[in-house]
Amino acid sequence: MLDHPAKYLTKFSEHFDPTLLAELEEKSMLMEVKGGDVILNIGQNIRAVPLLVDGVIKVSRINDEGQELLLYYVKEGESCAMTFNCCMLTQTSVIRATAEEDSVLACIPVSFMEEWMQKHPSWKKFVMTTLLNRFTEMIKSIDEVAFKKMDERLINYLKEKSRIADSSVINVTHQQIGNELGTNRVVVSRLLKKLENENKLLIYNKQIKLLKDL
DNA sequence: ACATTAAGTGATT
DNA sequence: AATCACTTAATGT
Repeated sequence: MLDHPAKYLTKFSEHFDPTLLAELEEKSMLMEVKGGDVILNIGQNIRAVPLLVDGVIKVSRINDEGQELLLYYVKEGESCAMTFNCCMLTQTSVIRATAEEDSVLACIPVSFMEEWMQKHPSWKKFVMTTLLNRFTEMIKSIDEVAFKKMDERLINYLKEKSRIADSSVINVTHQQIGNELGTNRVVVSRLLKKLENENKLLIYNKQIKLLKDL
């Protein structure tokens, strides 16, 4: 936890009116996490709503065998839809949130949720918008898994990864990609090789560079 | 130099 | 698309 600097919720200023923004800054606690840290695990209870001030959080589902499936990323200026559910209905999480890179979260105690939903229209709107956006993304995920083949899913994965890393160079192993897409490494290696032959990307060790015409 | 981890490949289901 | 078995390449100690 850190002391409050002057103003760190600037990424959220378009969502909230000034009164609420000030209250948010006053009531929240800053939390820093390192890349790879698990912030929230399946089955865990949630005591605070996190607003992502800086960084990227990966949200994924894990099955009984511990296999992972990437659902979506949360970027700065956003929040996690799951926590809203959990907080308001006091449920436990059904997803895992992992820090994709070093990140900073502003944590708001759940006790303010009810009150703000009534008192601050901009808070309510933010919550509803977040839920809607996630719902939409979730449908997209389902489409991917149900209707698309691995090669398409891989391409989308690479693009998304590149977008959130804000770079055409992605640092991942084939194994990691396999884990996140719920497939095995050999399949990933072969598909990547195919894409490399089509001049869509370059493969390095633990690193992939996307080329323009992917 | 050796052990470990990452990536490439043919064959089989 | 998954699994196996094996090879080769890269990286760490």
